[in-house]
Formats: sequence, C-alpha cells, structure tokens
Amino acid sequence: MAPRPNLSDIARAIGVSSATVSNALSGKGRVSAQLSRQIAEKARELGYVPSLAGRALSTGRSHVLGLVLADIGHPLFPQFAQAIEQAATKAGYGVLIGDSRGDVKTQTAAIDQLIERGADGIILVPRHGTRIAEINCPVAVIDTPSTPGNTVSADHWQGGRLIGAHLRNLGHTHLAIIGLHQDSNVQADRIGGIRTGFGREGSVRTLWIDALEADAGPGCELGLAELVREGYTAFAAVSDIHALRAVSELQRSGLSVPAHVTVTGFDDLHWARSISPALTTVRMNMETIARLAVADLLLQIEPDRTTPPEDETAPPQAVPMELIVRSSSASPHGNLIPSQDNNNNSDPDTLPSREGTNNA
Amino acid sequence: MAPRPNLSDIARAIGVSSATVSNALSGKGRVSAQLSRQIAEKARELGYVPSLAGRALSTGRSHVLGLVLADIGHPLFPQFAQAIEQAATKAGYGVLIGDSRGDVKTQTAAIDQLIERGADGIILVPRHGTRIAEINCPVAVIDTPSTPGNTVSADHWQGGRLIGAHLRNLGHTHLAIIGLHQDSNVQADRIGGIRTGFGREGSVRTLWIDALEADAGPGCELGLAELVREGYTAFAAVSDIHALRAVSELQRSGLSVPAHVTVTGFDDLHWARSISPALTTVRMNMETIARLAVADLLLQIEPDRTTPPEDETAPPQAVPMELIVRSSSASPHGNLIPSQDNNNNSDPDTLPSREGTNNA
DNA sequence: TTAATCTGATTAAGCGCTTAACCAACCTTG
DNA sequence: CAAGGTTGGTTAAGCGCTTAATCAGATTAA
Repeated sequence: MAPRPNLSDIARAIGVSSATVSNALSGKGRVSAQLSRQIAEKARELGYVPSLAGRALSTGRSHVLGLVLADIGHPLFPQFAQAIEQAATKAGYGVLIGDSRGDVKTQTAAIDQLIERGADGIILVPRHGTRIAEINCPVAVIDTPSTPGNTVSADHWQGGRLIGAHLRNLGHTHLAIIGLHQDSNVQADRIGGIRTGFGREGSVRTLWIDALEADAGPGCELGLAELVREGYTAFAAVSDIHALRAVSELQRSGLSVPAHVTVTGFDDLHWARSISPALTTVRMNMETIARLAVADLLLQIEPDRTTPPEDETAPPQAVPMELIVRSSSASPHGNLIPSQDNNNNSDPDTLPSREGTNNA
Repeated sequence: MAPRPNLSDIARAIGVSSATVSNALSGKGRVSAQLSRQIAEKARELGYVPSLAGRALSTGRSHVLGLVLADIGHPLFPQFAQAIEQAATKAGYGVLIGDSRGDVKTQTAAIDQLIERGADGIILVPRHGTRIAEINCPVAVIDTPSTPGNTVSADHWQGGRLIGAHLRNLGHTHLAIIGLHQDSNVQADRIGGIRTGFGREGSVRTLWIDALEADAGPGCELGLAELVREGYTAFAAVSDIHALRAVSELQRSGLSVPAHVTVTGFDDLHWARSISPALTTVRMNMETIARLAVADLLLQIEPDRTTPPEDETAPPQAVPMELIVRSSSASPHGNLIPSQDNNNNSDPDTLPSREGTNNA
C-alpha cells in the first residue's frame, strides 16, 4: 500500500512549485498550456489522487452531502438513495447516510453527526412532525408541499387526486381510504387529494391502521370484508405496503381483487408490479426531486455556482406524481364476476365462501 | 451561521495552548485532572465540535467507510445499509454510499470515487463475477463463502439446505428451483444447498429466468403451470422477488399456494410477511454480517485497536441463515395442514423457527 | 546538595491543499 | 523609452488538528 503521491511529489518531479501544480490541475491560476499539459501528464503517470481531506480543510467544503431519513429500513429508501446519490455524484458530491431508526430524537443526533463529519449540506426526509429545528447548516427538506420548510417533494395531494379521480372514473361510489396515522403531513395530503379527486358524491371514509392496531394489536385484521359488506368497493391505501396488506386480507376473506373490490396503493414500490394483482399506484418522480433538492442545496452552499443549463427560473416545489394503472383496480360492477350482487345487502352470505389459506 | 469554534478558541478562552486542549479532549497527553475538566466544560459551553477534516488530514484517517453495492435500487439494500450504518456508527465511523447501478465498470469507478473521498475502507457487496481487482485500500467483501476473497457473508449454501430439507420434510418429491442466471456465486451456492438439503430422491430441476426471458422477453411466463402438470409440487426461488413472481403466475393459472403447490423464497424481503400467502423464506443475519464486516475492516485499518469484548478468536466467515416458515409452503398431499414430520432427522437445520402467523 | 525523575504544560512541525500576494520578465503604447 | 499591462510563475500563510520534542518547575533519590 504505497503512500499516495501528493501535489508536491508532482511538483518536485517536474521542478515547479506545488502551487503551480494545484493551479494547473484546477485550472484556476495562470499556467502556460504547455506546462499545464505536462503536469496533467505527470499526475496521471504517478496516479495522483487529490486528498479531499486536505482540500476540505483548506476550502472549508467537504463536497459531501448528508442524507438523513427517518428510517433507512423503509422500502422507499432505495429509490431515494439511488436518485440522490446520482444527482450528488453528478454535482461532484458524495453522500453520507444517516439513520434515525424511526426515532425522532435520534434524528437530531444523526444530523449532528453528519455535520460533525463535515457534510456541506443535509438532505432530510423527515417523518411525521419532525421539528426541523435550527440546523446550523444548509438543509433541503423532502417532505410534502404543505409542510412549512419543505424544499421540494412530490405533490402528494395531486397524486391523491389522480387516485381519487381514477376510482371515480371507474364508477366507484363507496371508497375507504387506508392511512397509518393522522400526524403525517404526507398522508394528510395524499388523503386530502384522494377525497378531492374522488369528489363529494357517494361515501368516503378513512381507516387508521394505528388506531385499529392500538386496540387489536399489531398485524390485526383491518375489517375490510365488513366494509365490503357495507357496500365499499374501493380501498385506497396511502402506501403500497398497506395496499398489499389490504389485498392479502381481502383475498383471505375470499374476495377477489379487482373482480370484487379495487385496491390502490402509493409509491410504486419495487414489487408493486410483480404481485398478483399488479398494483395500481402512483409514483413520485424521484430523479427530478433529487435533482432539485441537490440543486437547492448547492445554491445554498456555493451561491456563485454556475446555474445548470436547464435554468428554470422558478423551480417547482411540488413535483407531479404519475398514476400507474395496473390490474388491482377495476370497475365496481366487475367484469370478471358479473353476477356480483352489489345491492348494499349486509348479509354476509352474499360473500363467497372462505376458501383461503388462512387456517392453521 | 456562526463560524464554529475550534481548538484554539477554547485554548485562548482558558489561557492554555491548543495542544493541551487537544490532549485534554482526547485524553492522550498529560493534563491535570483539574484543567482537563475545565477544558471539557469550556468546550461544551462554546459548543465545540471537532473538525473531522482537520483530524483526518492530520491523522490520515477519515473515519469514513465506503459502502458499495452493485445496485442501490435493489430491495435488499435497506437491510444492508441499515445494518452497516449501525455497525459503523457504533465504531465511530460514517458511511459513504456508492452505487454502480448494476454496471460492473461503474463499480470500479464508484470504488475509486470513495477512495478519493478518503474512505478508510470499503465494504463491497458485489454481484456476479465482479473482479475485486487491486483495490488500494482495505476492503471487506460481502458475497458468499465460495467466492475467493469473500470476507464474511451469509452462508447461502446452508440457507439453501434449510429450504431443501424443509421441502423434503414436507413430503415433496418433485422440486423446481428458480434462479436468475448462472454466473452468480450466491445463486449457485443457494441452489447447491437446496439440492443438498432436498436429497437425491425424487426429481429436481432448475429454471433460469434469464434464459427464459432471452427467448420470450422480459416478464414472460415461466411456464410453471406446465411443470405442475408434470408433477412438480414445489418451487424454490433463489430470491423472494422470483418467488413473488412465481406465486403470481401460479395464482393466475388458477393454482392455489400452498394448497396446490408450494413456493419458497430467499432473503425475507420487507414485504414477504405481508403478501398472501406469506412467504416461507430464509433470512440472513444482517446485523452479524455487518458487524463482522466492519470489525474486519477496522482490523485492517487500525491493527492496534482494542479487540471488542466479544473476542471471537476465529470469526466465522459464513453466518448462518435462518429458515422462516410461513404459509406459502405446505405438504403436497395435505391440503392446508402440513403434517410437519419432525422425524429424528439428525439434521439440525430442519428445525424451523416458527413464526406466528397472524390469522383471523 | 546535586543529580535524576516525574509532572504538566508548551512549542513547533506537519498533514495536503488553496489562494492572496508578490515578482520577474516580457510586451504594449503614447 | 519610461510608465503601465500581461504573462507565467513563486512564496508564504493558513485551514484545524495531532504529536513528537522540549522545557520549567516540583519532587524524589543518592
């Protein structure tokens, strides 16, 4: 493991000062084209790699961004991480990850850690009501447009509208929305959007998983079959995860998706297309979000940076989501099982008999 | 954004030299207990945070580890990232992520990037046949025990044995294994293990998705129903993803899992427990793997580090996997209740860890 | 009493890079 | 042809921290 050559090694090898080498390689000072080429050549020959530590110390910039998520274990993380890493790399920045393991307190600690490590800026993806307190460092927050302090994010409300309108257009009139808990801005926006898109006709209600589980324990049944009996034909979950749970529960109850009941999700998680039925969902444009977040951060960090070619004078804070219609959503009057008697009859016998895999 | 105080600020405030402050805070040189306390006090008061850049430059250690994966977008990434981040943080290290987006060439570039950024070591999770070429930096490779250069990893072969034995014990005699492509050491080990665990009785064949898709296009049917007609009752996929695809295809064909046919996966991805039927699979002990990988790296980086309390003289290179029996696997004859024959088979691997299935 | 030791601090150098300031030579231009 | 520009470099300081070398004074040993 040979000690890596540094600026002075190159300088000595050529017979110039190290400042000249620095200037030549960074193209800043005044160096003759001739010498410049010679230096570049020598640098390559020696396998020179600039020490970021030295540069960081001298310039006060580490060229590292911190990425903090509420929970790295979340299946949405890969999308974030990949998009951010890409955008950051393109801008010449590295990405340091921080994890708060779902704990809000740990989040502050995680952020501090990243700052100590010298991150030039932080990209924060908070979860339910994190106080983005005084962070002594440029921050870009990716949450939802309705959150104060939000920098850029998917337009969750609009995404909700897409889902709501989609369900309405399919002909559904009774919609149950499945959320996790009430103190999430993202979920609130999504739900608001769904209600808006669905319109005021018919019946809409919202289920909170947290509340249900508080009573019946984690992983409990959500009682969806009961709702179906009451006439609900569509379930819109605020996350593919909950949608998956809903599909499973409904299928266990002997109901078919989408023949009997429609289920939609949110986020287009990796597997959403692979499950059966493939999930109708809505997807954020993560690349754009990441790009904008990084751009915003860079603007805070180095205000005099040359604006990128795509000079959007008014960078959108809310990036539109995209509806992805797959096979978990259909018209309530069932194409597959036409004889579905949906006369709001509350008789449980009208449900297909259980034929599931649920018994022990 | 006030400029953060540094060592000399503290030193000046108290009236000592900055070297003394450094010594006091790091507990290294000789400083009187009295002064030491006073310095610590002042440091806290001023909100002193050491500059990692300065320290890095001076010590030659950045206290940052690079994490390189073949594809950050992979759903297994969160598990890796979380475990590694945790282990690294515990050891006082940060984690810088690198992504090669599936491309082998990019991987080298990604690694170089991390090294330039000053990573003290690299944790590499390669994919199929990456040459871990001469990396001029401590590396820990997490792949599979049979890969030369592997540092630590799950014991994929043993995990395969668990699955194979499980299926055999359930009474299956015709097993089809679903792999992606042949040039993956991990998959090869898993498949080898499955075959070993399943034993030599009956019929075992392997399907390669890549080969099938080369003919019929991506996302094509795998022809599983046809195999069922030929008498195959169990499908063991080398990844939960493929298992999910198999379940979907089988269900589309009107076959019920596990009543008609058994499907198992690998990796226990986030959603494996949520789908219907919940997937029988095998899980790596990511915490242990991450801990060992980081420990190995630290040993290379700072050989004189005090060995951690759990002084395992021979750190296992292969961390056992754990079988997680859920409802996607059952006996081929029995419809719903697998007659779990725990005959005194001397193989300890056959003891599954039962997981409470949340039934109605 | 004088030399050896120990204690608690200071000095100074250096990690690798950047950058303002300086300088020598060479080229304009009125 | 002298004053002013330009060109192509050099010098030196400094970023914040660590650490070996040093040193003054107190303590102990001989």
